[in-house]
Amino acid sequence: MSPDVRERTVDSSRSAILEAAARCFHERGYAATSIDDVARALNSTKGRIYHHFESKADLFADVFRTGMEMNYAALEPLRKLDGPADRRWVLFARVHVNQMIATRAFQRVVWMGVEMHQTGAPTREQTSRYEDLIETRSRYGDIFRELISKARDEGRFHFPNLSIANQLMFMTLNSPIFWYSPRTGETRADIEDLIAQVVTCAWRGLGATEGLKNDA
Amino acid sequence: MSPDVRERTVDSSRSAILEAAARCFHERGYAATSIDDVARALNSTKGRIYHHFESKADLFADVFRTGMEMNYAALEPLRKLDGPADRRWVLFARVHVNQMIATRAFQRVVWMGVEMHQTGAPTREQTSRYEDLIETRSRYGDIFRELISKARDEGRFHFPNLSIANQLMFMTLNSPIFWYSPRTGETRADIEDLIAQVVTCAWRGLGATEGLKNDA
DNA sequence: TTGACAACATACCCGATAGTATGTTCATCA
DNA sequence: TGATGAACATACTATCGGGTATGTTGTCAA
Repeated sequence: MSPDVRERTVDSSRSAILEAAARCFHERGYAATSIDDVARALNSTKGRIYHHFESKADLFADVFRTGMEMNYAALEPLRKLDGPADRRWVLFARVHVNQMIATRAFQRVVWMGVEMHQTGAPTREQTSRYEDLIETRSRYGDIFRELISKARDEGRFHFPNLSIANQLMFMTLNSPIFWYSPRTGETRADIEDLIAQVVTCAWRGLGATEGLKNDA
Repeated sequence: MSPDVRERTVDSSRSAILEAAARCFHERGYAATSIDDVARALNSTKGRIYHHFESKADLFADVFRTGMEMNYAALEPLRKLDGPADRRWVLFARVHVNQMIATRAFQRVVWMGVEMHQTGAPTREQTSRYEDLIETRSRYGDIFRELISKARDEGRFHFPNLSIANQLMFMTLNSPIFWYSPRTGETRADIEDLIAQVVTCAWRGLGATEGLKNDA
């Protein structure tokens, strides 16, 4: 096996572990998920996981990081666009909600990671590296925060408090991670419809005066 | 000690346990909270808790139940009112959001309970009793669901899908359990302002055409 | 061909924790 | 006043799960 093929193999094994871990953390939460659970989900054993990850907290942190990287990557193509902030917001919001649905196990872990940090629960291991993750997540949130702030300045959104409006907006946009679950026979159009409803709800909640058009 | 006084003492001891348990579950989650944690929060020991509750799952279920009873009790005075559904919705929503803030530890446990039921995590003990709790929670949700359905029929709200609208609305109204935390020097007026912003956001999200007035 | 190492599996250790069994104290009541 | 039981505290058990130490297998490089 050539070195690069081996590297791809290692990466794919790591990815498989990350995905299984995301599913397990998603379904049972951090504390209730054992490393053996993740191993079982892989038809494998602990040894494999501890060969790739230092600890349970480390595995969780990597799922967290992977989830956020997916979000940044999805948003990246839109970063260079310009135009009215509220129009850009719509594009960003659609991509974000789509991410919440398409990668919801990872996104739920991101949510849990933020929550655990707020309450101080993540067993305090390597706090510095964890702080980085929180910081990264916070910068992701700022992308939207700045957009709605600008849109308010431009007279397109109307809300009294930026922080609260941002919180409420994210609650709406993130909400599919809690209640969405794929239906049998579900088409891409069904999902697009779902996304549209969520984005419209957030759009209205932000105090947009105009209606939401469905063009790009 | 007379029997009725003793009964009050027992009840107050039970309540103290429930409140401590709510705080602990709120801060660390179900799995990460040990009975010893709850006992420590009470300056007490396990013995006291197991004297009043059969198991950890039973304690959790009782916190769950208590949280919901608080909500029903808070809404009760409004049940007899009538008038346009959207006007009634505002009153209900305000009370609900106030509950989320005032009793957020309990409400967070309610949230966790619903979540755990969805993923099937609550260790499957006495599932029937747990189903009752979920059923009760569901009926509470229906109160709002019927209100917004009626308000839509009356042409006051505008949304394509009732279930999704209900989900999104509850996400907004419940959101303070995730991000609210009391500030030093916070007045009742500050909280009222917070409530107003949350309710307004949900109101707009439901597609209300009119603005929200601040009268009762 | 063989040594080395990656990628696991297996076996084991130990601390944490749910639950139990057994005190202990104090009020009430016969 | 002595017995009884509620309301706890204390001491203990058993299991589960994070982490480690040690095998095992296949691959590659020399």
